[in-house]
Amino acid sequence: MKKDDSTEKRILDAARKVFYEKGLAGARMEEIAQEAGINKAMLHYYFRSKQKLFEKIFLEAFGQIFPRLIAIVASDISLEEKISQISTSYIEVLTENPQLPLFVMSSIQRDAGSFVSGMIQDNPLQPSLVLGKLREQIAEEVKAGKINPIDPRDLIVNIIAVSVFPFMMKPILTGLFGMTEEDFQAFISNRKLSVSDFLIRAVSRADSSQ
Amino acid sequence: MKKDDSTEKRILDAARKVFYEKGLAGARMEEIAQEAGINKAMLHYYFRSKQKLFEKIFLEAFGQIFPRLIAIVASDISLEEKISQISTSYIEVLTENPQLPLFVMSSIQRDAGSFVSGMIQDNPLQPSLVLGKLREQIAEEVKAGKINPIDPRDLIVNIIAVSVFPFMMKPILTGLFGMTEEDFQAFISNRKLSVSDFLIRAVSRADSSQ
DNA sequence: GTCTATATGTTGATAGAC
DNA sequence: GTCTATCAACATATAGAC
Repeated sequence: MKKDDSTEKRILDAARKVFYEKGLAGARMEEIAQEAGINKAMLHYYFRSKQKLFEKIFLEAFGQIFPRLIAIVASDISLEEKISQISTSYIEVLTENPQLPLFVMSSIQRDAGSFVSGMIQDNPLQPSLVLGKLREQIAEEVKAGKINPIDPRDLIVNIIAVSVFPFMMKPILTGLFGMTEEDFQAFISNRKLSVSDFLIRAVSRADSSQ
Repeated sequence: MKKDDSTEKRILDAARKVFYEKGLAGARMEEIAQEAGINKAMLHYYFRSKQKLFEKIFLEAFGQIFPRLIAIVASDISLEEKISQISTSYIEVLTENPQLPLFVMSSIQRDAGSFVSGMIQDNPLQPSLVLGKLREQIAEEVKAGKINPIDPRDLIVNIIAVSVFPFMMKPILTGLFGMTEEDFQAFISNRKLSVSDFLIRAVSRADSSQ
């Protein structure tokens, strides 16, 4: 209930929780109000409509995971460092917020597809340019005999996949492997290290002498 | 509209399409009926309730991706072959049905969490046993100097992640990288080969002489 | 700013004719 | 089996008192 916080913050916290769990269509304004410890009418007083409130939560969520990726890929560090930073960065954020990726992706497909193109266009670092730079960096390291050739899109997708997917699978993992919450935390904690190694081995040349 | 098919099949096809796209809460019986080219009342005549219709679609979807994995992991082939078979198998199924993973995972979290444990318990091949066997197989190949040590759960999660995740990202990928539908198909088609290589390099020992 | 009461629209589900 | 018409429940949103 968080009685200390302002009403607006309480609403946003409650909306985040309910929307993350049930999505736009599944969420009920009544439940959000209850979760925030206030009345249903207050939601409309502060945010006008369910749609507006949802957009606030979605944009916040999307902005939390997308610029992070672009910034690291565009940065001036080695490929190995990029791989390591992206994976550990995502795993750390999602450890605090496991529902984030499933919420963002289902929202994009179902309710917020149009917002994505807008946010990307507004981004100062254009993805296509960043991708071109990454392609060059890969070409250099291939030439130096350090790594195997790989499509930059494949590289990025694979890094994100192994970093993010376990969180999306959390309900299945806990059911399938009979994990408790502590088991899952330990599983993830271990992956912070192992995922980077896994990825770097996958891109590195097997017969490299480095 | 598929006028040739039976009404029941038309309903199931329509329900699959709408539920995959919008989930249980977002789907409308009216829209399913329209998509099937029939009346809303017919849905209830054939399936009693929205919930029952949804369960039919969900169980069908879940059964399509889960036994596939267990069967391959439990089979009597080399680790390298398992990796290759799992990834290519998933990529092929999802090429025909890209929305499947997002639908299944969001449904599990939001509407069908209880069904999963039931389906797993009914499965003749118990996941925990299969996992134990895989652990042994990994230990053997580590001992033979072929691969690096890895938690069997990590291995499975990583294989599924790089195989399945690109399909869940499809809306982002097409927006982010400006892919057309044909671009995406080509991207996926290329991954059928590259993903296996990527995974096998990741698990194989770098200084192996094989 | 916060509440209660209510208007308005939508939706899943059923009744009943054919 | 298939349709039209309708019910009952619910959810978003607003009006208006405090």
